[in-house]
Amino acid sequence: MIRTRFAPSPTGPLHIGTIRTALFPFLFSQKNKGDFILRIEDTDKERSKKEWEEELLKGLDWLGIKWNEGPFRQSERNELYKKQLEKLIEDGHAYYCFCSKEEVEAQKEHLMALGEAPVYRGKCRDLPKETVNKYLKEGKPSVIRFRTPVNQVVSFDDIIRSKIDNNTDTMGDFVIAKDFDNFLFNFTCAVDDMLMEISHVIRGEDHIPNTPKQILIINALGGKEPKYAHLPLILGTDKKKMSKRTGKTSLNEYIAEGYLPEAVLNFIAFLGWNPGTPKEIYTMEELINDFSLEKIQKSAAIFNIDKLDWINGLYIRKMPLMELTEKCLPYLPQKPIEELSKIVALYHERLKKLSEITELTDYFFKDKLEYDKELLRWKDMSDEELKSSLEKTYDAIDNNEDIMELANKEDNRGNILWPLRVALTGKKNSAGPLDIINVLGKEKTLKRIKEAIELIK
RNA sequence: GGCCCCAUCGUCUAACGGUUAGGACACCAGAUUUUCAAUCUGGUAAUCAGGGUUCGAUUCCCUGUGGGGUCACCA
Repeated sequence: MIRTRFAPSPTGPLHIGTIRTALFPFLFSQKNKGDFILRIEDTDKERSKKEWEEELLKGLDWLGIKWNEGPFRQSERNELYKKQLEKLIEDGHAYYCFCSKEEVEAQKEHLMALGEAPVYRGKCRDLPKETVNKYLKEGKPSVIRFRTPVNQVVSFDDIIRSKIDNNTDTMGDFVIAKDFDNFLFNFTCAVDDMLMEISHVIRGEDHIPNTPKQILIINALGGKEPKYAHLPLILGTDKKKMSKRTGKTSLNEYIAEGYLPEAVLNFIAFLGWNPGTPKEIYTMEELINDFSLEKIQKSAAIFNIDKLDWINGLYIRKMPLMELTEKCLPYLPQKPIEELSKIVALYHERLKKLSEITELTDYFFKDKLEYDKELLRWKDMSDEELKSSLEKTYDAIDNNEDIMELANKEDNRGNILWPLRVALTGKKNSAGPLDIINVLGKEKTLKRIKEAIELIK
């Protein structure tokens, strides 16, 4: 039975990279008709916030990533961890450490200076039982460390990267709990993966150094270790871990800008994975169908917003007009949807992100347009020619004549169409003037042409 | 610094050890347009370096270089 999990910690906005570490195990579990478990890793009481958890859940829902077990919260599982920790201490796999933070810190710096691995070299590792009990009775501050075996190689077969070896001497005796109410990541994660019988741990590459530690814990507890697959990282354009400096990092920002869930999903899936065929526009269903861990890339991928924009535009163009209009509602003034859909239709093919609709169509909702007179001029028209062009257009529209016919009489249709378009929109770029007139209505059209003529004088 | 991971066009990537190293985005040019998009056609552009192994390396091995990750009483 395939059982995967997504184990985020609710300590900040939902990161775009985090989404992929949710998506891949999800796809893998669905492909194999397995379970997908959501586990909230909120053992850090200081940093974990309910609001971040809510954002997380909302984000997954927006993307269509569904779990069938959970959400489990580690903060609600203390009893389970307590039991396992007691077992470790009893079996001698963990011990109390009474060293002060300063002491440990100083030792690490010293080792660093020597060019050695800066790890804890258990001073308290072999404290006699009586001493431990005495210190505990005195209430001397302590933490609980894992007794890492000395000079042993821990290896695991990463599904994406093949065999990875680690010497235990590079890990030292790491802390697994502050006390019996406060457990630390490597411990809770290992215990839960074991207890929840996770078959495949699929997570970011940044966890590779944690994996041997967690394997050690699972082994000490007598559990069966899962298979591991470490995903390549998503980098910013500066080839560093994505940060705010090089672009938007949180999903909410992308939602706000008007990216569609289908597009984000499609794009994220193809960062570090591909089906091995030229097809690259995929629905969730198709992704599930074609997904395989073997096709995952080893190297990190740079987040390329241009491609996202292209995919998003593609999905917008494929979308029925009414659906698109509804999605655009937050970016437009409150008007009847029938009216708005006519406006949106003009930009259906030009839109890359929903938020762009605001600026693109603002001239429909203004009483008076503000623009530079020079914008009206087509090529090297004189003021006279420009004025005459607009006046001819005005009369034609007033008499319900065909504008295209009028424009065709010119040696260059731009003589008529360009000034008209600018008069109606006040913009350098826009949809076609004839289409705009249809939506704008005769009265407003004439008013705007008149205003343009006055601008020339 | 120690340990670990990685390396094909600018970017995402394809290529049983044998291909004119393919595709997509971006970019450039042309067609179409009044403009901008959209669309269609074409183009520029890559195997990090040096050694091996081999009849033949993008592909396998080693070294170097470069990039990244990680070394918390965070996750």
